[in-house]
Amino acid sequence: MTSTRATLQQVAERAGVSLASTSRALHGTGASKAMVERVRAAAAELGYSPDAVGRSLRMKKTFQIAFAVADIGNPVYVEMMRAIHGVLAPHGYRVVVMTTGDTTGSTADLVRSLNSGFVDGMVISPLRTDDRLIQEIQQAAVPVVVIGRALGDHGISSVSTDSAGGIGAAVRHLHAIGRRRVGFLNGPLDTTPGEARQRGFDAAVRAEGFAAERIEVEIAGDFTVAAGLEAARRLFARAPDGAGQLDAVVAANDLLAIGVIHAARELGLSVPQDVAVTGMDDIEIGRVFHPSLTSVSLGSTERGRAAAQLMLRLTEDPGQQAQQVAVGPALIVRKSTDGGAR
Amino acid sequence: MTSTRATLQQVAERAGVSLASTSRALHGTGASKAMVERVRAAAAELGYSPDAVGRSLRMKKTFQIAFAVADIGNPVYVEMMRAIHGVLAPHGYRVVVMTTGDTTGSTADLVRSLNSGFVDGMVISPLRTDDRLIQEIQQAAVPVVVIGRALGDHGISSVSTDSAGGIGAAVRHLHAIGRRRVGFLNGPLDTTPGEARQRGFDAAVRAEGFAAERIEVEIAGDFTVAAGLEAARRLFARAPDGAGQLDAVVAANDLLAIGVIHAARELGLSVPQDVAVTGMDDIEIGRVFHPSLTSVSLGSTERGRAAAQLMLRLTEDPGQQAQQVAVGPALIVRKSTDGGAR
DNA sequence: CGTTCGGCTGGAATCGTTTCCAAAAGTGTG
DNA sequence: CACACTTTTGGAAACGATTCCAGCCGAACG
Repeated sequence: MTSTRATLQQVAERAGVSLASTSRALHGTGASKAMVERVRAAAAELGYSPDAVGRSLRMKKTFQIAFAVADIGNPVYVEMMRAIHGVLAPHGYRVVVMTTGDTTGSTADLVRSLNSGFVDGMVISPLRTDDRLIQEIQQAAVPVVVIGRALGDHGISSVSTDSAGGIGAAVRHLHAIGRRRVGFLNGPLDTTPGEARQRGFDAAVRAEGFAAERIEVEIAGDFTVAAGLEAARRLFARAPDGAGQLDAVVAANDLLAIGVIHAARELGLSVPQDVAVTGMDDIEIGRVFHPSLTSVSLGSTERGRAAAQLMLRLTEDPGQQAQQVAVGPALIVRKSTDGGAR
Repeated sequence: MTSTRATLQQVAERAGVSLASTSRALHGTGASKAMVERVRAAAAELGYSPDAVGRSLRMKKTFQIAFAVADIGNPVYVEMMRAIHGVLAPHGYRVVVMTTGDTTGSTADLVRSLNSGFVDGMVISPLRTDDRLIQEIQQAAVPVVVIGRALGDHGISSVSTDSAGGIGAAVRHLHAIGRRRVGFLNGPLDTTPGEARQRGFDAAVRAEGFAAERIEVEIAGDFTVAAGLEAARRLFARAPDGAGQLDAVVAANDLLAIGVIHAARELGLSVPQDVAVTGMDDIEIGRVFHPSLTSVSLGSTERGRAAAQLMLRLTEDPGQQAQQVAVGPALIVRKSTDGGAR
């Protein structure tokens, strides 16, 4: 542990010049060749490095961006974080990770805490979005970018995706490979993704040309593997009402899908032969899972990157208008639905 | 976007009292009942919330702790981060995530950057530890806690585990279930975990009472699934030199183990019947993987928590001596080795 | 040679907070 | 009523940096 860090004042004294000149010399703005050299030398001797806090106070800029999510355990958020970090770090920003509980109230509180000015902006991916949260975002002292729901109507910058359409693609895929008894395992309906995916599913199965022998819907407590396993057991346990056992399950995300596959195995059902399973989010582990997981990619990396770029623009020019970015879904077929014709 | 945030000065004027009194009133220290009430009211009317930067400058404390890892994509680090966050957040600390590349040089640079004083401390889990890094840590301006290697000799606080012993437990387990042709898939040997695990493996197979027909070692490029898959292919491809095909593989971590299982499947080998596989770290996905993964837990959560608690102690009393914590490994047997007698 | 202009430099203000110190106000006792 | 003593209050000084502003100097030009 060194005695104490060197301050600009000390560098100035050592170089025998004024504080102002020292600052300028180190920034290379409007200082003579000789001055720069002299100050650089003094700074090097003292091992000076500028204090981030002092600089932040004066410049009214912290070079920190917050990334807030309900649960950092979800690989989707980790992917987003990597992407965000990848965009921001080269511009000199640090990323502060914040975990909101999954209640909308605590999320709103978190947004409110932005008023204490410890970051220059916040990227947030809330599970639920209510009026209070929207209002807090609108009143926030720093730019906020939302990943999830499109909030352009409220003058909020957001990066959205068409998860409803994505679920539709999954449903059509299953139909195309001949599955007719399809279950849908969704997460809580009062969440943004839960609501959208339900809408997508309902629309798809009601669409023209969709022939079904059986449709079942089950809701998991949250978007985790454990909740998915539990809910999937219930789903499979439903007594076939005349029609046969389900031959396909659409899961609202990959973690739930993994739970579904687990539950299927418990019952001796093989995937994809007996039951085809689709997930959503295209998390990395799905690719190496057995069977590898058919999934609808919502471009987590792309969304994270887009959000970070939006943020960059907003922090550099705070007068900027709110902007919207939409990332399209893409179905990626793998083994969990690719059993050929039965 | 509100016009501009209220400052303490403005609250003071509104309440008609001095700046000093205002500050005291809001902290509840040495202010009269009436004063507190008056100031509170003014603050509420203005929607005042204290500026984190101003406060940091004055108090020489940022209430931020950095967590630095090579790659946040590894679930182990995510688990640690959750644990660290869980300990620190209740004490009012924010967690800043930093990604070092996996080179030791950039890690040292990161530690050096602590001199700019944007955090009160740093928890770091470096893949490699060389002299320069150790030196930077020793000279760092704020407390540093290392998760990984025990560095008590260098006067550095660290949380370590016995991964060598953990590998030993895995090897003994495989031996106990009758496997005699065992492969070891390790990560780079110049990393801290790579070196320790190699040592553990070598010691275990040389131990008294260990009977082997065949031993093979292969090194993956890094600790990821992709690298594991590739290296595992090489491992399995080695021509059996008289002895039969491998019937067990010890992987240096769970991601590599997943790669091994994948490679085995490609060859039509079934796990665990043909090849038993063990991993290390006990990541969450291993529990729901198929087959579920036998793994040596190194207590990621526990280590993260311990590191955070150490950090807490160090920041609150900087004169504190460096401390060491060791977390023991624990073998958790699941299906990937539990095929019964063949 | 005097003037103007441009580039460098140093003094001082500023960002928002906490806290030291001295002064003022209140309290109780002799 | 004076005194000692304890709260309570306000002024001012930090913390470490950037930047406005005015002054200084030398060069160029008429």
